[in-house]
Amino acid sequence: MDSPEPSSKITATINNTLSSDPVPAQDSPVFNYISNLSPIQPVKGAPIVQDFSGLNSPPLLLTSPRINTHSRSSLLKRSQFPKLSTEVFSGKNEDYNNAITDSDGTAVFFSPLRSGLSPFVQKVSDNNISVHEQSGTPIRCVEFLIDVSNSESGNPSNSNNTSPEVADSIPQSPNSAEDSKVSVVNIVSKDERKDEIPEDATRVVVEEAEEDNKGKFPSNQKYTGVYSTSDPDLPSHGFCTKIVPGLAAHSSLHYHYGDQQMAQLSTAGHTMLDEASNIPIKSLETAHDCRDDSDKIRMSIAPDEGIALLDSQTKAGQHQSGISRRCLQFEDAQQKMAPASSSSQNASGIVSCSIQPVSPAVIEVVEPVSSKRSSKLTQLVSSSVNSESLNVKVSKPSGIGLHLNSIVNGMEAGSGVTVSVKSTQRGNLSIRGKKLTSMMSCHASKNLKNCLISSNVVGSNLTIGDNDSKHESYGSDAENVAASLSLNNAKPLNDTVLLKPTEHTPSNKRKFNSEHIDSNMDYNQSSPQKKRQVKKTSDGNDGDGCKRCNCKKTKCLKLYCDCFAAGVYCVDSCTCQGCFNRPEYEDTVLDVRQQIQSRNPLAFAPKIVQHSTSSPANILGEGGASFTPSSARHKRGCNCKKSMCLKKYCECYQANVGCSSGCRCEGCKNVFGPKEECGIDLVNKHCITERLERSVEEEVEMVTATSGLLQSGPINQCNSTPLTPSFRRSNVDASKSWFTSGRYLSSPDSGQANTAAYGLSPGSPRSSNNHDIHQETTGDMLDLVTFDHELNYGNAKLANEISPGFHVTGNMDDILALPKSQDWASNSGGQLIPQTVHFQSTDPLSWHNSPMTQFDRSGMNTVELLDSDKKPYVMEDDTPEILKDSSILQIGVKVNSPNKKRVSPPYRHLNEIGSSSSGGGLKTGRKFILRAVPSFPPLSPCIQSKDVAVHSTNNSEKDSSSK
DNA sequence: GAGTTTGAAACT
DNA sequence: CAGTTTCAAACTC
Repeated sequence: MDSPEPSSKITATINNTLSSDPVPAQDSPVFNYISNLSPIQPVKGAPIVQDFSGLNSPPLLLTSPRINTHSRSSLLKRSQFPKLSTEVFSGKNEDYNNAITDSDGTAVFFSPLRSGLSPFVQKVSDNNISVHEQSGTPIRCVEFLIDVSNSESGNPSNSNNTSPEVADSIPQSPNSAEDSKVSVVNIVSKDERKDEIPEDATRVVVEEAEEDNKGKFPSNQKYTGVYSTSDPDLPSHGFCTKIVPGLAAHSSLHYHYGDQQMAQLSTAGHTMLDEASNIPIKSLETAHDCRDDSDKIRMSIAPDEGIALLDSQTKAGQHQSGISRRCLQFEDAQQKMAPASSSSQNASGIVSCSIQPVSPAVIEVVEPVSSKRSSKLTQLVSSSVNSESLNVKVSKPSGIGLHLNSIVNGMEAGSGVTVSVKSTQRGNLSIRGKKLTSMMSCHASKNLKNCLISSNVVGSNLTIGDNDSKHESYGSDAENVAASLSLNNAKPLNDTVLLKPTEHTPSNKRKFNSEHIDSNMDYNQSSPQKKRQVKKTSDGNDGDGCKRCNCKKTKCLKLYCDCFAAGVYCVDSCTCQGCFNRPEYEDTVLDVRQQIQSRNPLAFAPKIVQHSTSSPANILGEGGASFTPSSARHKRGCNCKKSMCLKKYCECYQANVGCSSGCRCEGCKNVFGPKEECGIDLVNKHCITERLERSVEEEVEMVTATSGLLQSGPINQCNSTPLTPSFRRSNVDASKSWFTSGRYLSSPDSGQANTAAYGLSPGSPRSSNNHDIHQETTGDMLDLVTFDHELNYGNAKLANEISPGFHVTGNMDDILALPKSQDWASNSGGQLIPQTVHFQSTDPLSWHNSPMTQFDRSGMNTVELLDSDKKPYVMEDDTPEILKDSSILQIGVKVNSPNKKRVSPPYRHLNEIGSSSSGGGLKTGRKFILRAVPSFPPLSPCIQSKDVAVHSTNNSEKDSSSK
């Protein structure tokens, strides 16, 4: 419908509807109409809502018809939002409310942006998981899904409480301005009117609207960023409406497409409620007109499961978990996304990627709700991961959880994308997604496997976002963080009370810490006793995969704190004392974070970067844990002197990645890949010493195998060379396993690089055939994926697997569309473009090629790869990320220098090899990246991932070129 | 669970 | 940028 109606009117109407019992809503003609249209029965929907609050699927349906009223929704959004949100997150409601209230009236605690984001995130988390997988465009979908889920879950339970509130809120949000996205939201709101569900939906919508209102993002852009890219293109209205009738539920899968996806998701949620969810996918598809290629990809992912299920599940468990740890990065990604989205479709695609990262954030948000969630999430994640979905996400997410900052952060994959992948798993997917997201959100870095990926994912997400909207994203870093924080705040996880040092401005680190912390110490302090209660499971991770910190003096506002360093809020399970790393102190956290970033833009960037070459093979480990970092490398490298890189003191080892030339370790015996001196030399020289490497690799393999990390792929590959992750991946066997498994185990290593390649072409991994396609078509996709992968190694894998297979074929076309994205990228910001370009050409190629080479192994390629990997990694990872702009070489040098090896040669070598694509592509890519990075720290993670991707691409390109 | 070791982060 | 200190995790007992 139209925006024509004043928001107030709409809100009023909504309120009325909402205020009235949900039932009435059903009674409403609209509802009837919808019910008629959709197979889903409204009543069922409610019951179905397993999630938290009863979802009012029916409402959703109803809403769908209303979809048109985008503007309305927007208006409603804010006012409703708060209330709704609160309701939605039953546990978190209070927090949420706060946040909301803030946003509405004024962001007391949270910055508007944040608040906006947070809500958004929440939404995502709820629904969403699936969305992430989809990545870019998926984002929208995610949100919608979330909304739906929320509505679903929330409606039943919440509806009761909230319905009235909602009504109130709705009216409040008079802001009309909205984009198509808004329309989507509106749809949700409509649903609300009809049913309780609307609440959730409304919340989401409201949140979005709020965000929009806040104006950071142009309404459209924002949405695009958040939800899906193409708001403009796809006016949510048409989209949504279609979906509604169609019974999005089923189709959730399909909906990855930007806005459409959103709608679908929402619908899915409804369907969930309805249970029946017999709705044919077609309906969804029809609904989607959407367009973005990226969307298609998503769709591939989505298709599998009924999103609805996911939503419900995820909502319940995931919300909590997710909330707790919101990822700053994620937020960033979101922000970035939004801007990006605004850009062209391509951008949207990219955006989607960025969005995905967001999802992770969402997850975090969810987590806060209760420690349970974390445990649940972790379990879920583990399970899901094991199965694959997780892996996929990881891969994606990265970054998919933001790439690198996990960035793969990422994320999208990490977040959204991954989720969607899980969804593919069906049924449980939603949950998984949440978990994944949560995982990602949680200390990605630490949990190399999961977390790292996630972190990477985040980064990736960010990167994506960066790509899309470099500028925006940059700016957003802090914002993102803030947003993430806000989200968290919104859902005050644990701390309910908080002193909120209102102004602890972190400006003065210690001061801040001491002051605020001191005061707060008591407050927050989780009893020290807890410390090891929760104790990180094996790795210090809680079940979630998120680590729990035990900070005593730093108030969790320094990088000493794993949580803080990971861009996540501390959770109840943390045994930290005087913790300020809580949503309540969002401002402080952000400030501190900014400060730290000002000093070191890469401070929050994912520490581990995947090698471009990294092959998915490494990823293997269905167990989830396994992803081999073979391709991955620690950006900075370690400085171990006594541990020989054989203990967790070593960050490289801890991350399950091999040491690189960038490492300054002494007596490195890193099982995952010693910093071989040879490695570097080899690269440069093509070292003869391959023997050493091999031996090392063998050792590594042995170790890995014994250790259980095993990455089937890796081992084989390992033989080729310890360092080269690519090998692992490359190993056909590995690749096979990888593909066959469907999940990628995606070794983290390969995952990253691979992910990129793989990620994009989820299918690629499996079907070599697709490679070409991927290359060509999916340039953008790839980029996105790659990012995601980086972010979410594991996730990415999953996503890839899921989506890839699915996506690839169907989506390929879409992917093809990606080229646009390239343009877009170019337009938007150098980063994206270069990356995309590289990816496109390289990734696919690299995959195939690299693997081949791996097999060949002996081949120069292998050596090169190794070299490239190492150096590239280093280079990329390190400086590169952002800083290194143009001069990749520099990075390489830097890296090399530390390690001893001749960095420069390797670089060249790489470049040459890459041909160097690298020459042109890589360099360019990096240059772009660098630019972006410099501009904003947040991006760095993304950049890293990108860099990685680029490297891989370069290599691949080289290969291709050579071919 | 306490104490030690370790290496990163922070500071100078 | 290097050196030192601080910190929290990892590890050992």
